[in-house]
Amino acid sequence: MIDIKHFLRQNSLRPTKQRVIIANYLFDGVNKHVTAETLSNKLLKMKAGISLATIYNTLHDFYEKGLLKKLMINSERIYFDTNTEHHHHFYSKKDQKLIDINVDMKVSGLPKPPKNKKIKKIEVLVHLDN
Amino acid sequence: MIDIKHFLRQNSLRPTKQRVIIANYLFDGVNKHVTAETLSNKLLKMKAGISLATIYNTLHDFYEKGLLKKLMINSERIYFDTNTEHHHHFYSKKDQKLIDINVDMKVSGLPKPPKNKKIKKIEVLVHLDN
DNA sequence: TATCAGTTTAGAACGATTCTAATGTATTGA
DNA sequence: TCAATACATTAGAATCGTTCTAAACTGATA
Repeated sequence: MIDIKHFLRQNSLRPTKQRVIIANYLFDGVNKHVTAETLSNKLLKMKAGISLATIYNTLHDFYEKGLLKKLMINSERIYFDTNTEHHHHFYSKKDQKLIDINVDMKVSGLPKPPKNKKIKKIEVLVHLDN
Repeated sequence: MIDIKHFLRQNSLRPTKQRVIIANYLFDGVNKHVTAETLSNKLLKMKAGISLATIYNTLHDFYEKGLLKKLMINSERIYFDTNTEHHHHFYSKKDQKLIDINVDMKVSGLPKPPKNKKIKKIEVLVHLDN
């Protein structure tokens, strides 16, 4: 618990009760993909009475500090990824589930970007069938 | 115009006035990326008095018939692509603009999909910086 | 040309997210 | 230690893209 408080302070975030609970869950060593909704459900099960507004605020705050990555997979909701390293994903629409691809992949045959633009990052999303 | 009517009929779509106008614009030979909003703006400029509801309906109908591809780029809106071939994109968040990548690209080093799942398609999105 | 299934429409409803402004709490410095 | 204050949390309202509803309209057909 003290670790998490330090961790939050190191990232210029006040270790409030709510942030400590959420950070403890998110940064427990197991990479996770959460939405505001799935996180809210998890917290309800843990009987942490944290309002939806705080969940949104906290995800946003953690994102701002670079502790989470935002994933734009579909237009229905925003996914946050605790794995902030550059990596790719499998996505099963049916299961509404993302799986990290942590191995190095190479994209070859990429054309030049348009004039005056540079490539920021390449994102590969592998859609699964079933 | 008669072409478009045939085209719609061939795709089991009644060639109503609104659909003809929208199809004429979308399928004029130049590939396009539209959202309900950008299409609506374009139609307003053309003084075609087509309601937003019809724009949504029509995009959806065309999509159902395989005339458009849906692109999930961000959580703000749904993009439709008149290029229904398998291809990839450059994306400039700043310009809110998509550019087709029509050359063949290869992704190497892809791990096996999880058990009992197969790969449906691989989508590469190249984020541009400026 | 009457019929009717399919289409369009305005506006209501919806759902994820953000905002508001009132209340609560961690931090600080005396 | 405590008061002051800057920052956080919260319920509920607002927002915004999209979908739904149900009434009016229109293309196809016989």
